[in-house]
Amino acid sequence: MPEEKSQPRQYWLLKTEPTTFSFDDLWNAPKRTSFWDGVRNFQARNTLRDRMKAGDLVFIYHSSTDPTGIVGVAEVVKEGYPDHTAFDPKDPHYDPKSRRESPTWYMVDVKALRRIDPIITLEELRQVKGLEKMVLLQRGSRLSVQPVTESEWRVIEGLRR
DNA sequence: GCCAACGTTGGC
DNA sequence: GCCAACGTTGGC
Repeated sequence: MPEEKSQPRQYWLLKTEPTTFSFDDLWNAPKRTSFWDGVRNFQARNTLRDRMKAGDLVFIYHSSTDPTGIVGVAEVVKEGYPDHTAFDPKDPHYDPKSRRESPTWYMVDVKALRRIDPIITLEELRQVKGLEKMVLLQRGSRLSVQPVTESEWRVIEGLRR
């Protein structure tokens, strides 16, 4: 068997509205693992499908709540595969243009690793040196699946040590 | 609830 | 291929 090529661990941030699916929901899921469905943006789709790899680490971010912020850390445990909720007419994320034989939308599985307590609010993040270029903090940024650089990851983790 | 910013759609 | 109209996101 050819040996698997290991690449450096990458870092990401996933946004979710906690009224829809919260970090606690992930924490309470079987094996603390769930698929991350419902992403309907092409740039985010490309990241889910092509770039996120098993073992990558993920910040979970709660949006549209008070306060918004990073609430936990998770790990990618299954790489991109078709988002079946797009095939289901009863699902709120149903997309008739996505066919089983050529899916438009993809998802990954993530596993909750630990809570961040207290949460790191958006307001706090805006004040931290070294995060000025973070995608989350850019004006008008609304990507729900976004990259985090290694240095940004270290800076943010350092806030709760 | 408001609305700025952004992504997508579709007429031309 | 342009771009106006529309729908959505998400902080405030």
